[in-house]
Amino acid sequence: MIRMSKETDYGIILLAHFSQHRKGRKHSARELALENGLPLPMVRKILKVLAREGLLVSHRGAKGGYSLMRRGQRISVAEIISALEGPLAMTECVEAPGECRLEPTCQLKTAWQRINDTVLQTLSRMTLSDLTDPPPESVPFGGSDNRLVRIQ
Amino acid sequence: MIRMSKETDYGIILLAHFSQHRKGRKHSARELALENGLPLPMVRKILKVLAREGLLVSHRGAKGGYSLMRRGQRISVAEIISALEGPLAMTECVEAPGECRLEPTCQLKTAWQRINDTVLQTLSRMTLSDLTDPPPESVPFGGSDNRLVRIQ
DNA sequence: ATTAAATAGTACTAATCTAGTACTATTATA
DNA sequence: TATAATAGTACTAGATTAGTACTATTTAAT
Repeated sequence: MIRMSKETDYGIILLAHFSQHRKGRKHSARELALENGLPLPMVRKILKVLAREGLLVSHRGAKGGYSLMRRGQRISVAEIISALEGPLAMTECVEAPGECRLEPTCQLKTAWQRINDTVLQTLSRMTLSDLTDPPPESVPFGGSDNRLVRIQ
Repeated sequence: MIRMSKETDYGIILLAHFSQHRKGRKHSARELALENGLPLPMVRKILKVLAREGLLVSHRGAKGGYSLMRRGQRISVAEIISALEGPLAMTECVEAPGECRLEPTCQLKTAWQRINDTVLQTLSRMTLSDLTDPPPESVPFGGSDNRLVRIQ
């Protein structure tokens, strides 16, 4: 169904939580799990990944926790997804050209590349802040910059 | 990784095969498996679904097979995906509003709805024919209709 | 120093989903 | 009547996902 995994789903919820507070503020795994109604071990696991991938800064020890590495406006949904699930690649040929057994006969590689790029572009234009402060109906993702974009 | 399932992947390959031949032409499961290098039982399974979902017409009996219900220009990638995997819904709240345990606290529902709509729009604009006759670089999906579209 | 509260790293398990197969029934052609 | 095809359904093995558990390390407070 092209469904987000729980890990990514929770990860986005967690980052949105950070984004709604002062940028430098630290949040512990326990606090985040509690306030968002998520299972603590999962929250722990996800925060570790997000820190390793450079979206969060970790602060060890008592009174420790995690804080956002960058502001919400500067973190895209695409980045979050790829931090938690690896690069967005709807088919094998997009991720690892040449490895799919079907490449010799399949004629869809170019098309998949384009579909993938379009989806990726969409998700790259959306930032964490867009998620929690949804722009008014008529304004496209990408915040204040109201340009028309060409789909391709 | 937001990867297509094999079933969908193969399904699109199969439909593209149909689309590259005369519209009314029948193809049997065996022929399709052979020519596209796909496992026969999978091809059988997929064709049944596509027929049930109204994308293919089945012709039973000897010399039977399947043919396209509509021309390739009139079948979108979104339709194919939803025939094989059910409705495109990146999160639970998009597919079944009210059923996710997290809805009371989660503030991302609107955002997911918008992301989902955007992706869906993209996939809806792409037709089977676009897949096999990739439009030149500068022309967006949607075939000859070269309009700009607003992302939202 | 010691304790407590936090993250880091890793390994594990159960349940679910996916890919692929098998089999029987039905239909249509020759 | 034999053969070649789809329809329907059930099954299986393997991979993935969701969630847990445990040990080590780090830091703050007392």
